[in-house]
Amino acid sequence: MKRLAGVAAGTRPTSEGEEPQESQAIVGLTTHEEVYRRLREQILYGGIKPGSAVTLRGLADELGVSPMPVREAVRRLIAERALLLQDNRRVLVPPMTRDTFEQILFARRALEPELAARALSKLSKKDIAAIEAVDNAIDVAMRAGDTEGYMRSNYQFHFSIYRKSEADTLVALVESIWLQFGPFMRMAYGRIGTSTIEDHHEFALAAIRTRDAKGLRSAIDADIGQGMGFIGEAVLSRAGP
Amino acid sequence: MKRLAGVAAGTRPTSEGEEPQESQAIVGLTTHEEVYRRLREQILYGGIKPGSAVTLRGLADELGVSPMPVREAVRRLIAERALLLQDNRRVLVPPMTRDTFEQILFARRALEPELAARALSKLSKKDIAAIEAVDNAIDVAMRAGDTEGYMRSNYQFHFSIYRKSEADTLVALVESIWLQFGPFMRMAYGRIGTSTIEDHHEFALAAIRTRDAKGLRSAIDADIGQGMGFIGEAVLSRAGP
DNA sequence: ACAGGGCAAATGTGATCACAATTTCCAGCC
DNA sequence: GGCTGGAAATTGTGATCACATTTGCCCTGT
Repeated sequence: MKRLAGVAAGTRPTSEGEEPQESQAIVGLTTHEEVYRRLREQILYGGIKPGSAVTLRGLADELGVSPMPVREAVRRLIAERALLLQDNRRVLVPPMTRDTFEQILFARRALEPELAARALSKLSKKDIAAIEAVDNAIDVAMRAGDTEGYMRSNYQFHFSIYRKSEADTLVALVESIWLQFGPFMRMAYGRIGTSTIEDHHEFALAAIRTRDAKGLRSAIDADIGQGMGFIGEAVLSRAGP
Repeated sequence: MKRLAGVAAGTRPTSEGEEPQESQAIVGLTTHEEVYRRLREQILYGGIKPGSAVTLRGLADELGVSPMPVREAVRRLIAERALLLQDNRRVLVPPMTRDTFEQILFARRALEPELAARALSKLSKKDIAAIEAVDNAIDVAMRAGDTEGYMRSNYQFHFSIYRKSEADTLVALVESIWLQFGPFMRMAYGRIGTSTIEDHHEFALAAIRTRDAKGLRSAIDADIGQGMGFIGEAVLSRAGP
């Protein structure tokens, strides 16, 4: 088995003679790892709407694999709170509540500025150039109204900094948090559009260039506060649960 | 199948006629959930040493279930970073490094005092009495040198407060963190003994009784700093990785 | 026309089998 | 005696089957 090359390719029964292709799937990777990464991106960039259910067999058919690796990938995402297993044993993307949103905001402010500050001394000139390139990609996507492109680049901007901190335990916590508000963020941008987003990343970049830890901390904090305030207002403002 | 009642009962082939017992296993719970909880406790209270490997079939035989629910439970614990899947596909309890330890300490101080403060207004008289009872159990276990009993009660002390905050997203983050230093904590106490532990919980209880949020925050922070400093020194001081 | 009952499809869970990669162990050689 | 080679056992991974529960839908009855 192990198709998984194309995106979806429709829903066909199961077996056909097409194993040796595997186009450009990363070799040496287990199937459930590939499924995990694909699902993770779907969630992180808002490919699946909050509240919508996913089924093991449905995903398996869609990706052209057996239900088994999907089970493992889904189980993993449930543990990371990117998916929710409710009592009826149905798996869905957890809907956002005002309480959860507020907790996510708190956790982000408690952890992400610290990660940025820890990364500061380890960012090389080349790293900084790469981050600047990502920031440009953000601008392009924002102006083009490309919501998914914006979210991808925004994620890359933050985590290409955070990862340099070499604090993988803390980074893992933050990644779990991002997974939890990804679908929600997408909803907000889908509702309002990306054109009104203010780009706070310039302040962060300026602080990085001058190796100003305190400035970087407040830039990241401001970015979180402003961005989260924006999407929180956009979606939770009226009749939010 | 689904034995899992007794603790281990040795390693026998597989099939025998003993299904309808199930002594006092919680009904209505899936097998992998039971396996998960059992493994989780093993890790949280230091039943498994850091660096030691676990195998799916080994655990399955030990618990009297098929490898399948064990796979799901282990996959879940890997996602929570309570277990580590290394490149050789071997699963083990992650060994502690000085860097990881420091990150855990930071995350605890960033999140746990906040959780305690949030819980403060929601703690009823009955809740407080229960917490005091747990604190007494801590004293008893400490004096008796009962390491596992101490760890169980200590966990219960902290989380019976945190859970009252009703901030389940943050509590989940903290639970994941505790899972990561459980085995390590056990090693430290096994090496030093529990008799030298200073009980900082009295300050926390006093702050709770007087509804002093600021005082509770610093009591929790002091408890974390002192306890973690203690076990960090005990194990990482010399030749730590 | 609408509510309730019951049948069929779908779904998560667990067990078992097959397989490739890894580890373990022991014989054989320098 | 210590090291190397390969065979055997062990282990994680994936596929397939079986089953109980749940969901969805159609049909019937008033």
